[in-house]
Amino acid sequence: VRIGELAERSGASVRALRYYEEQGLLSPQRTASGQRIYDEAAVDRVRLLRRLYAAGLSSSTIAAVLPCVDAPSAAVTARTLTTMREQYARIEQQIVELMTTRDQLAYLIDAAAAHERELLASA
Amino acid sequence: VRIGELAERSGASVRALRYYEEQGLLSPQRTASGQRIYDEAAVDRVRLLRRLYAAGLSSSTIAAVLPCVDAPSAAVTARTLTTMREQYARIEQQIVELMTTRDQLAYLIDAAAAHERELLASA
DNA sequence: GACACTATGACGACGCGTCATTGTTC
DNA sequence: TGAACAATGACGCGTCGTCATAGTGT
Repeated sequence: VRIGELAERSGASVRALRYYEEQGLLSPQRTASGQRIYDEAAVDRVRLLRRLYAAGLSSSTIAAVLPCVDAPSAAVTARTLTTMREQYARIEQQIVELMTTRDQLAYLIDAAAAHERELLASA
Repeated sequence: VRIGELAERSGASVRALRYYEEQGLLSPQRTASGQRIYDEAAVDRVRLLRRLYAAGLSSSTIAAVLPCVDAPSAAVTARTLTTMREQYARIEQQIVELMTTRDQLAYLIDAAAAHERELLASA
């Protein structure tokens, strides 16, 4: 599959796909003229990359974790294991903070909506 | 309070505080010589700003929402209310995705840890 | 040969970190 | 009179968006 189709199917932009490759996270084949050719597995791979980016991991951290995804039973160093555990803890913390923010926002919305109903009632 | 103390108490960096001001989210007084002077309320204000940034809101979106925080019963436009509801939905979605990523990471960690135990056992 | 797709390169945006330089406070 | 703090300005970073320009596929 070519870059445009992969973009559509994975949810990433064409620009992002080229960037991921630049970061060593994707290694497509090339046609004779230089166009990138991806295999089917690239779709899931890119979705994973996007999830990890969205969770706040950097390109280099993702690069460090990927071998563990590709070969779970291979050379996963203790260092990588530590990194993954750190990220896990960070994400959990992030979830808690997001829930707090969400609740605070809900409170603001309720207050504003109540005020709007008052305005309507007085009209 | 001066900028250094506010930074320490709010968790933001001095650089970030100046940036927030640049974005119109903070309006400290100034001494005759030009130093920024914040009131006590600025501490909570900055903590709120940081939570909103961490939840993925942009400076301009935060600026749009702030009046609603400062004067809940005042000029909260329908437009602002819509923005807040959009952000609420986005954050909820983000929480779900983070939980998925967290679980996926946990799975990887377990697999890698299991493999490590095998190595130890065979030694 | 037209038209969509792709390639590379460069610049821009956002939310700051960081450094250099100069002035302020105590 | 130091020593810590603050001010402004500028550049850098990561993750792309966006545009320009040129080649490719059908």
